[in-house]
Amino acid sequence: MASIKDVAAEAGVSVATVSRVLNDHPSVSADARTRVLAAVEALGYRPNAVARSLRTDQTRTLGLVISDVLNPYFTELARSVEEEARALGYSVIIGNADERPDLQDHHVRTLLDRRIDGLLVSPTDGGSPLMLDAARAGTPMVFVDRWIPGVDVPVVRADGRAAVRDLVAHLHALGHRRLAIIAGPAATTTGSERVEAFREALAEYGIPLPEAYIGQGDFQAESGRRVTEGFLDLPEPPEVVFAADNLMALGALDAVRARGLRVPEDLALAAFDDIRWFVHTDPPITAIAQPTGELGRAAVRALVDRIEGREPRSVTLPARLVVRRSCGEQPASPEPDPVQNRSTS
Amino acid sequence: MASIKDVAAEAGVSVATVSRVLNDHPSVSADARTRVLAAVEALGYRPNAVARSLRTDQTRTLGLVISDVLNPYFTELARSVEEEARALGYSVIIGNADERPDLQDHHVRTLLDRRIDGLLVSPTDGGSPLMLDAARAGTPMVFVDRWIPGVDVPVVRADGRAAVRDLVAHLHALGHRRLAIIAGPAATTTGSERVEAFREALAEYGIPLPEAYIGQGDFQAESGRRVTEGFLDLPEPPEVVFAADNLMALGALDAVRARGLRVPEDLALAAFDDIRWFVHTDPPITAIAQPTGELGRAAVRALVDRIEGREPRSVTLPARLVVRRSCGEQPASPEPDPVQNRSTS
DNA sequence: CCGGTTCATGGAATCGATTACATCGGCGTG
DNA sequence: CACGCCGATGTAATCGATTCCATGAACCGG
Repeated sequence: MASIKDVAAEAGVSVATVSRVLNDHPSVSADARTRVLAAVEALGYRPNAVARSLRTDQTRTLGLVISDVLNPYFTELARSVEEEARALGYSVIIGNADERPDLQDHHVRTLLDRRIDGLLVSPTDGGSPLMLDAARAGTPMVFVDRWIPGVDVPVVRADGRAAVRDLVAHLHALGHRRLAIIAGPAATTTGSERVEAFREALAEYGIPLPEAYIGQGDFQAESGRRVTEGFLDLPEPPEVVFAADNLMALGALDAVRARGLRVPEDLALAAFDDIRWFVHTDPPITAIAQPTGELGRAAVRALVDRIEGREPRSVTLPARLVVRRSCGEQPASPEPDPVQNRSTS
Repeated sequence: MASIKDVAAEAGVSVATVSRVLNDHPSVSADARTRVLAAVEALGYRPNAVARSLRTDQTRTLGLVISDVLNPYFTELARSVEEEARALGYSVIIGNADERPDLQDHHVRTLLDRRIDGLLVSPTDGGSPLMLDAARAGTPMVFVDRWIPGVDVPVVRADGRAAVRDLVAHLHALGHRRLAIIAGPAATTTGSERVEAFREALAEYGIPLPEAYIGQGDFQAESGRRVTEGFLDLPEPPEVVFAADNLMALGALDAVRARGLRVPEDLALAAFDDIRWFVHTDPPITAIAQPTGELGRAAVRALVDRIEGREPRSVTLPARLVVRRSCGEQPASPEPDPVQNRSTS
């Protein structure tokens, strides 16, 4: 592969001049510029990003560590992150933690070794020493969706409290009184927060949330299925199950189906995180929708602010309830247009 | 951030010795080794991958350019690719082309600039000069799922011919005679191949495939919707629509629903690419399942073979038909266990 | 006891860029 | 006309690793 030296030789100038042309430094003669450009063209030269990064100590790359690529929520997040980063002149390297702290650490480590300019994380757990050290050592970092308490890192997330309240109101209006939740891992903020929001909303209606109605999941489908089966085996099974993410809702659906039961007649179902398929499931699933794209973009902006020396800000956006039929009632009007628009920056 | 020099100073040895310890070169005294390791520990030193790559001319990184991250098929592919690569000691950088040739080029270019060791591509189009040049210039490269004819690059893909034949047999047995297809872009192999396989299978039953029954999609949901509406507006609409990927099937579902029609009574539906949600849609969707994980792993192995100087081989794996209810018949026995196992290497 | 291995180690070149500093010619101004 | 400044260019240092080569010590066998 041709290097800057080859270009310099071909153009009959020094490497310094070539570099100046490439980084359009002002003092280069028009003549030199044309010759260099011609040589670049002739040799098909492309600057070596590795060498450049070593010298300039910046990679113009952001690392994104997400909890699970198979979860459509994170996939959409990743897409918007990459889009905004690209607009700002950065690349993104994605690491998939698969909800496993050890894998998360693996990716954080390799990303750090590559000297990425900043890190976007949706932590799988309470925070490994590695990540904490990196944050303390001053690696530009922003948490998105989930975060780790007690660390001085900006957080970009959605607040589901109001939407959960709306959901509980909806369920209560439908006559449901025995409400259960499939929680995420307690080590994640979204794991515990959603349970808390649910409990508080129930309290407003004087409805208790017994231990037996709090199932411990891990944000993966299989756990949703297992927990739901446990619920169904209870002497007094719940009337409604609220899954803390869409994958566990899928697992719940699997469990219900395996028993030959029906949603919502035998068990109502709602989920945190809305995805397109929820419109077409049997029945369509009531869900709490996050402004995912906005979150991704805001997170990138915050991180780039931090990297480029500006003051980054935490951002909290509201989530909203999308009522469908999985809890028992036909919504008043059909959804306007189920095909979401995809921006194509 | 501490560099190898700092470690050398701390340990009272030269950088050469530090490097030897780190790459466990045989001739280092036990004493020097302990002192270096202690210094590494004390300083929290991590080798700079950028510098190492510059010197060794290898990044131990693979590039993966996929057509669309929002498509669960590619997401699963990406996951298995990363998994296998990690097992072989490589990292993966994913580029999402969003089915846009310009974006695909953008990612290929940045990956090449980063001097990745090899490239895995599922081309969005017939092949840009950039990609063709890279292949000719000797960049280790493997096509996965889709490929570009006439280029000497190994291909790892699934052959859907037999499964499409099974599908047509199934549809024919159900009495359907007017069969339409929503094709992918003709520039992609999967776009044209699936139509060809469908046409050939139909021919075996003496069923024609009129132009009007070939809708031109682009593998995105919106196109599936548009094409399906066109089909429904035909004087003689088809009885079955076969979508060449899962996203266009989603769009088709949207279109059917918007008209207040029902699947399969008013229009039967089948899709290429099976996804977990198809079990729970209304109705469950008949689909052709690819061995996605196996494809990803085989692709990585082929690419790494090429990188490490061994002879890479093209691989073709069979796809299989999964019958559900969307074409009209209740399958004989329910699916055994809808929760797929996820390997957790 | 001596010549030749072998082993441990350090010095320095190198990868491909960027950039500080030096140099040189030309031009404007007093 | 001379001085100083500015614009264009080149030389060389530098980033953080790896690795070739030289050096010196220790050790072995004859």
